[in-house]
Amino acid sequence: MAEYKSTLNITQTSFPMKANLPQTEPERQKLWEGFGFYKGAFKKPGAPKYVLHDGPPFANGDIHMGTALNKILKDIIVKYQGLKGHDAPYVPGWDCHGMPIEHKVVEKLGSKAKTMTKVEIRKECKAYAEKFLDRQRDEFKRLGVIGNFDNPYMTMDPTYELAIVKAFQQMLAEGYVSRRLRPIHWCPVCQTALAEAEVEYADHESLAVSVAFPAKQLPAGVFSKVPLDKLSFVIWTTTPWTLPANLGISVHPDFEYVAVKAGDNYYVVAKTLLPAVAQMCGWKEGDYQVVDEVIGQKLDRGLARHPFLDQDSLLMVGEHVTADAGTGLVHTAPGHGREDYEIGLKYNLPVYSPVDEAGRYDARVKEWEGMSIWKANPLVVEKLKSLGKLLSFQTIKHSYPNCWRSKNPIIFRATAQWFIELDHKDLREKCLEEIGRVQWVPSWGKDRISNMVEGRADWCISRQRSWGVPITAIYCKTCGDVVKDAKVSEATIAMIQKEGLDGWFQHQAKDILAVGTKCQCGSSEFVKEEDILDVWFESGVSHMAVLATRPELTWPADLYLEGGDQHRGWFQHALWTGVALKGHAPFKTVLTHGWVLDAQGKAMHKSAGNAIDPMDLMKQYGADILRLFVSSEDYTEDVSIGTEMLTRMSEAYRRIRNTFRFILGNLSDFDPKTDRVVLDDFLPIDRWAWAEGQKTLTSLSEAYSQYQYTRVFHELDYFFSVTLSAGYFDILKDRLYTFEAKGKARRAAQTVLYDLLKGFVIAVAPILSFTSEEIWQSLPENFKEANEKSVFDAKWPESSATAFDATVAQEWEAIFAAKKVVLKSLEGLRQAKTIGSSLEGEVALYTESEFLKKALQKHAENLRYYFLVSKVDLKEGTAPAEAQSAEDANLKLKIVAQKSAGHKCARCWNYYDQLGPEIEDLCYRCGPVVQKMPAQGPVS
RNA sequence: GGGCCUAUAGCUCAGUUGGUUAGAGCGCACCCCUGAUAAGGGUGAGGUGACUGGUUCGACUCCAGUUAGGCCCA
Repeated sequence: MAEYKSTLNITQTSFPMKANLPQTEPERQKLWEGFGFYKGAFKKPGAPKYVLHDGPPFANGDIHMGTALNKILKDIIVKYQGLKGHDAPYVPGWDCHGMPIEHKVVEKLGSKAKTMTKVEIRKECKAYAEKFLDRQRDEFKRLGVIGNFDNPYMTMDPTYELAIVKAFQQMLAEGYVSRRLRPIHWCPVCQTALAEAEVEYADHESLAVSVAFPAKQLPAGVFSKVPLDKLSFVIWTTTPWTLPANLGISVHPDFEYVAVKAGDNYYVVAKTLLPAVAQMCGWKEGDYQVVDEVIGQKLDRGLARHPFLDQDSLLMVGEHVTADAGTGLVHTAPGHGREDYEIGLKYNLPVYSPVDEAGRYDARVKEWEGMSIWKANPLVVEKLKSLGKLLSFQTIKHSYPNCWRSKNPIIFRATAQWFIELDHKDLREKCLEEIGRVQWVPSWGKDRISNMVEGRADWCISRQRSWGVPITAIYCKTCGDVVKDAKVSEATIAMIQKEGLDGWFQHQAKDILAVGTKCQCGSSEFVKEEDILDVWFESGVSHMAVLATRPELTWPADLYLEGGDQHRGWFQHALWTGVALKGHAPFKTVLTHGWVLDAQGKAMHKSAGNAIDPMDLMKQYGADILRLFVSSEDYTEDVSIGTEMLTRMSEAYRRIRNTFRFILGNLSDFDPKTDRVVLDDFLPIDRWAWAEGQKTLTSLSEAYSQYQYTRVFHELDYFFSVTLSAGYFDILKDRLYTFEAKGKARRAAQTVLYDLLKGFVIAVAPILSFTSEEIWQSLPENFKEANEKSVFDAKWPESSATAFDATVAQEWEAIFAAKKVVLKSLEGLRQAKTIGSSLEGEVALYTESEFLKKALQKHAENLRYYFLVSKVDLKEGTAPAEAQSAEDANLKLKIVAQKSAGHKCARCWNYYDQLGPEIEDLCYRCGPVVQKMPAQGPVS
């Protein structure tokens, strides 16, 4: 048998089968760098805008899986919108100020920090932030993210800082800003405020006391069986020193409270805690009895007397009261506890905190004025005892907050803080209205943020730190009144524009105020605030600093896209400030994604050892595998990632890559300018495949624009492996390899391949960015337009949905359903070792379905090639008993398969009843093709 | 403890307004090919729909509770 392999048009391509992504992806990055994509050249001036506004990650440490997920999702959207013809500029941002950086820097500086000025510390912090910003920038690029990385926005950038100051000044002028007391963590040793992250917990011995507060006045009908003058409310506390600041007693609305007679007196405690309280107070079984009870709600606004001061204590109802310890009645000092403060706000209690910065009682506590609260603790207990108000007393060991630096126990102490008044000018109402206008994806985000906006107590914007933007406000030293004057505001802005934020720290109030400025109270002494702004204010106003400032962007943004935690964070603070400053939400759509969890669905923690570093994945798999993974997961929920998933992704990736490679290999001799064939010259199967491609592209567009990437992934996966690889291409190989190279039939197939290639290399680009660019770069010049140097310069394939009518589609469906039955019948022969290749078999078809029969007859002469067998007989009459039936009874198809009795063509390997006549061992199709060739020469 | 969310084959996802034997791809097992070859093709086995109860003629789908997990608070 002669060797005919050299006469075939076998695939030829230099496009490597093995991707080697970890090594090759950085080369694509360099290419993009060269194209100016990181300079903001990745946009289409003049085209309709699509603005995704980047939520700034904190410039601290390396990126983690969550950041990677977030940035890849954003990148997919931006690239899709860009390819679709939008001008979609992407400006990445970084959150640079804030506690974590300052904390790290101060820790590193050690004792030196105490001798440094704010300006000096700020310089160190800036260097630290810059270092990590650079690292993260490289990491994002490595993930394949394209954006204006050469000119990102940074909250520590002077122009950004100025925008923050302007936003603050506007809110100050419009009355949103106030200054009032609030309890915060305070270290009496360092005499400084502490942030949450600076608080450590350690075991501490405290005096725990039960205290009787005599009842003064009760709501009607409450404890009517008890003589009021003998009734007391019992509270339990581990901080007796806060009792002088007591202003109220909190109860839970749903708890049952009982009045208990013990000895001569009556005491109120929660019903479920009575046994514990009795034991604590030494009430013996039988010595006390319940005489009355009431639900907590009823106690609201009753009055008790302070145990040793001449003042009242208000009964309040709050959900924060627990029943796991104490008496179910909670001593409430709004100046000395977070929850006490919150409930105090609701009941309009003053934020009373008679303790100075060193932790000593001030003049308002006459008895112990100037005494340290730690020393006063036992004295308070003594006092209670002497007045008969002490019901129990013990020392307990419990976890207590300590200062990270001095390691001493800290306290809650009220100090003057700055606030955004959330109900000023109906801000809250307006925000809720705006929430209704925004599109939330997924839709439940709306409920989530609505609940949060409704329930938010207050927004404290002041922090007693150095690394941030100062609260540029001035207040009267005497009465505390805040200066709200347009001229002062202008002067402040002008100064910061000129000198930067350091100017604020270096100047005095008098440098900013006009000479002779006086407060309403008559004082002419003013204080310049040095507290800095909550970083949520900084990032929250990014819409002002970035969207409203950069000419290439728009206000509002089309999309904000962050993790679900940002309903509480960025989204909410952007909303408050957007509505306050501009009257509207700064976003049209808000999309949230879930958390990245480990393979078992558990949260990742460095300490738990289950954290995956995205940069490790870059080294092991490459960015496109991770990007494909992101597309495959339903990001609206939490996503699990593990080795198995990544292996799966590598496999799916290989299939897609190889399918592209197959196409490239079969187009090596195709010039679209001259070889293209019109639709009318397509073979029926080409029309089918082409239409399937169009259908899939349409569907992909739809899925992309609805942010449904799992759908994109599954459709791609299905189309590449089933429709193309196992379907069309398997059938096509015969024609591509054996037909006349330049003949119309082969060119028709190549035309379809070409359209598929051009369509799908772009359709895949938002996800498999590196690979599609690699493919694009490997395309011959005549495959692309002169200005299409990158795949991202190309235009999204406009798919036509009218490629097929429904009847034709149904015919093909029937034919492929029939093919499934054919394959099954052949499998029997194969298992019996009768045949190997399906071409060795032939089939006889029996059908009672008119529709199927018609469809089969229509394609009668090609069926053998569709089915990859050597003969298809369409038989009339009843099928023999041994026939293979279709599983789908509706198909009404039976098939008998047998080994072909024909002769194998040495070139195309199909079986024919007879070979020749042109060449003895070749079939009637191959003979003429080979005859036309130059002797022995390979096909050009 | 509260707000919001999730639970369908080993993995990733589909399942229309509750309606017959719950689907797909991948993986896996077995087989074929050796002209996409560190590729390609075929067949097959995999599901108590987290659990419990309720509504209904009928529930993966609606309701309640439980369990497990996630985010944000407390």
